Amino acid sequence: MNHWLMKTEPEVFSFEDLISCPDHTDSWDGIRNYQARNFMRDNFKINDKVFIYHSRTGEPAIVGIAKVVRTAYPDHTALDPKSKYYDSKSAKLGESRWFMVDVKAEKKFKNIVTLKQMKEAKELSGMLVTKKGQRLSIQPVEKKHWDIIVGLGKPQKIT
DNA sequence: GCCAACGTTGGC
DNA sequence: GCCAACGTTGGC
Repeated sequence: MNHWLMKTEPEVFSFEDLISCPDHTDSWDGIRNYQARNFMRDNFKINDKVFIYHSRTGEPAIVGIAKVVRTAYPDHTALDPKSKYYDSKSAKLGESRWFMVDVKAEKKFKNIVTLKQMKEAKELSGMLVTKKGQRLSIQPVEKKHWDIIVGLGKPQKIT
């Protein structure tokens, strides 16, 4: 099983929004970066665990855990001229060059784990998300780092 | 295939 | 809202 971190801007789509979806499940669309796409397309497996990270907010932090419930399939928003994720190159191709997966919110952190905390924790040094200028919106997470963050976050079942 | 220009991300 | 860092685009 793999571990991942996915960023989202809570103003746009928050972890709470995911929880509000039917069955706490939604498609993770709008990924428009090749490296992130390739992770989803080539490496995401059913039941992989995902940290949901809120970026571009007062207190950037990991706020909860989701799991992969559907593996990669074409992100059709790339072909929709009305979508903000519309991609003219995909339209030209006649098929989406982007992919999305479905994720289900599983656990919510009792204590969110802030970027500041992660940067300060020696045991987490080397984590991609703590690196300056790291813009990758989907990142692999090492198991040892995963376990430390789960310990800090005190995840609780979503009812 | 190089690389300047441009657009976006995301912490602060 | 600023702006450094980075990824992508497109002219050559």
